[in-house]
Amino acid sequence: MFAMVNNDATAPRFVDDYLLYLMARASHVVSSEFHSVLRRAGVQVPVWRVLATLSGSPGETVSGLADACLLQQPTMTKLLDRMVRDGMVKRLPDARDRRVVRIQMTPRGESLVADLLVSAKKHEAEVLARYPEMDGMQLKNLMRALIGRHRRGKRAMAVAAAS
Amino acid sequence: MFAMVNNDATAPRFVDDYLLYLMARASHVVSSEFHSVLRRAGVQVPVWRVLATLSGSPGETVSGLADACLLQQPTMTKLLDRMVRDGMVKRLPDARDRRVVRIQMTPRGESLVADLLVSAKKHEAEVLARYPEMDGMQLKNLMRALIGRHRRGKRAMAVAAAS
DNA sequence: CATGGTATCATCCATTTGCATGAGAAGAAG
DNA sequence: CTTCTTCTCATGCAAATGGATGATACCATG
Repeated sequence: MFAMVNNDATAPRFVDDYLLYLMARASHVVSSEFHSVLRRAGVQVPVWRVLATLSGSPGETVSGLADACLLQQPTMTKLLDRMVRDGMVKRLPDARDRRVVRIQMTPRGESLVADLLVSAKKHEAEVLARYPEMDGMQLKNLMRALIGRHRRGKRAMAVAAAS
Repeated sequence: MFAMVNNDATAPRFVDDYLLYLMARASHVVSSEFHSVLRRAGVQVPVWRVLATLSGSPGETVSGLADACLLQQPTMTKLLDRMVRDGMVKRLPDARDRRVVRIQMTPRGESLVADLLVSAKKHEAEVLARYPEMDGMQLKNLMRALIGRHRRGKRAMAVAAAS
């Protein structure tokens, strides 16, 4: 009789009608299902993300991986340190630009990601099967639209700060 | 001529067609716009989440906040330590159950969140305005459906849990 | 009113993360 | 060639995070 203040449909909490929260929660909820699969396999989420990214585009750069995995560049450098240590990937120099480091999976990384990709696809199919009324491709295209049409610039962001 | 292997539309990377990745990226991209607003205001993302949650349902418990903010309970305890230290919230004992700790905003927390809520609503409107072809409420309902119809995992869920 | 099971929050330790910065390399302009 | 700017990755340190565990408190049974 205390915790259920403002908990009925007529006066929902702000967050329950806030797009950013709903997106974060939806992503969290759906992802955590697969994350428990990863956990059982002894693979950390960021490691999975790196391997999954590399499996589609080998020879990524450190910054490229950081961007793809939604991490900062220094975080990715340190994550790659661990993955190199664990024999998942290796660093290779770029032929044309000596600043650049290219990341390649080792056979160990390849075989690990091969198994995980199977699990991931299976899980994705299960998730989509829960929503027979909505088209999976349509849902993905919606997400792609949200991703694509965002305001440019990682840093400079003057969200209605002016005036 | 090296990085653009498998980069055409016919053979997209796995992750570019993987629902969980698209959702995580969409959430990340949209949220990071507002996160830079928070950054300029000197407010950490988890702090904002706690305040936003409390603004709609005061007297939340520690575990309740952890669940709402997508964090572990020990992480929330420590976050609340900092917020108490900074004068944003205070801990109150529950009258009926001495195990429970209720969290309440201080006036300082209230006034901070009031400003942020204005910014958040403005930003949300801007985001939705970028997608004139899609209905905001429909988009939110879609997210709510994804949240509600997930496989039971961690704990019970309040959002759209009934039926 | 004991007892065992469960729930809530706090604490501990190792690991991970972010932010600022540093080092080296590339590119542009004079 | 020199200088200045920009870019890519690595390093260092403080802070945040997660997972296991500990301390209380509630609760159902006998």
